[in-house]
Amino acid sequence: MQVGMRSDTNPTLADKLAAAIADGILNGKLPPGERLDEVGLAEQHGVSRTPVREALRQLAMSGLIDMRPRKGAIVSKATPEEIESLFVAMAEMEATCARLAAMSMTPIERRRLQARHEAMMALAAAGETEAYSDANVAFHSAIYAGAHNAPLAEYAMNLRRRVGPFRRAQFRMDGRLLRSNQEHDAVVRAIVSGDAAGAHAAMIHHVSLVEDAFEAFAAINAA
Amino acid sequence: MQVGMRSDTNPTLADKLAAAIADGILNGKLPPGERLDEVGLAEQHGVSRTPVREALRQLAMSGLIDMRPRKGAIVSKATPEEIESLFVAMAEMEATCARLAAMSMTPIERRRLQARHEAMMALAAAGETEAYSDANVAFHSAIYAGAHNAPLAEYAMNLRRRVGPFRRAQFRMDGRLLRSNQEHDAVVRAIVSGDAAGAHAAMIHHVSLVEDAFEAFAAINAA
DNA sequence: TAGGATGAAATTGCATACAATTACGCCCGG
DNA sequence: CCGGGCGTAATTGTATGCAATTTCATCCTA
Repeated sequence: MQVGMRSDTNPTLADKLAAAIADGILNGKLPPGERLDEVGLAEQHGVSRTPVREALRQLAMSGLIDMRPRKGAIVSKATPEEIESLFVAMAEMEATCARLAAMSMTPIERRRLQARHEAMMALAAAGETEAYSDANVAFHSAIYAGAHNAPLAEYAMNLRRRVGPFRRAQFRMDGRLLRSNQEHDAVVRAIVSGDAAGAHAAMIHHVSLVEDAFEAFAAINAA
Repeated sequence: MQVGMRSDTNPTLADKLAAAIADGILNGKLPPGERLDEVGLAEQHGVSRTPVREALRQLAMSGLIDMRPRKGAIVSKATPEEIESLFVAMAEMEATCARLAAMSMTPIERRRLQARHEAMMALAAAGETEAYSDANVAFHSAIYAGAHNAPLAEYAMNLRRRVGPFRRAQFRMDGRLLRSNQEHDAVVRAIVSGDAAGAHAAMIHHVSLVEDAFEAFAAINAA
């Protein structure tokens, strides 16, 4: 579910375009700083500029792109400080969701989270990076949902999308999978046992380490 | 500053329309559930439907209105449960900002927050509801800014806007001003002294009590 | 050669026109 | 009197056209 996305019984072209463009951004086909030409996108998708403009506005509000009047739109390009802020914000949002999840998840949700986590242990041990990455998104989404608070879950998911373009290849690092899984273990234990403060702390710890991985990655790339 | 709002050296019609419509919603001229007719808004503002539609999309992404394809837009109307979620989300966001502010505000920012708080004491004592309300927004905004994290500040402000239509007349209750000010005192003391956990707790307490005021207000209205 | 003025091309912003779906009143049948 | 089908009006979605600003290359000048 997406922030403010129009309910999708009959999605409009603008909605589909927004999804397609967002996909391109998250896939790296549209890297940060890339110019988003209205006529280009329109021709590329075989539509007129009107729905393209509406899609761009949607994406601008989500923070995925930047628009400046009369200057056009680009994929959001952030300074290192802004990227740092995004990671801090995401850590805080995830930690908040984890805290609420520890307080308000149902017993069934807790068991399912535990099962999900255990399944991921096998993936981590087998080094299945891709499958682990997908499962990881689902794992965090389960925690968002467990907070039982739609606005917070939407913000958390939105932030996760926004940092996406800046954290590619995070799991490529040696031992990252196993370490991630160990951190998940602390998070899951706290949530399952209803330890709100512990869940918060464990999640902040976890996401902050992901951030470290990014910093290292950025440093390597800069060299 | 608004989430994703286009930088405003030369704001577009859509941006100005979005601001105008948002203003109408926050002022109560456009109550929750009100239908937002595109041609009506266009004629009312003397523009065509195109910028109106773009403004509506912006507002939809901010959560202030709901759009359903081919069904039109309405001012967001929430169930009591959804309103509760909004208040919880706002409390969490504000508390997170307060926690970060306690950790990262500069000495100057701390002193200014203290001064702001002390000025509000006088307003509360004098029962100047309107001035206090304005100062209250500035007070909370100062804390958002003190978190030194633009994304979180934007989310917090956005949530504050979203709950606006559902918390009108909150300060009308007897003694609410003085109580609010006392709660602010706890928040300010924690932030100024760098007590992150205390700031978080005090802010959650404060915003939760505002929520209680809403609940009471809603109950009275229902009767 | 560097710098700035200039003009055309490209691009965005807005308005208008058309298409398609929905909403609503009306009539008819039961 | 009530409910369902039907047709028209109203409303939204999309395309196209025009105006205005920006951008970029070119040329002129110091």
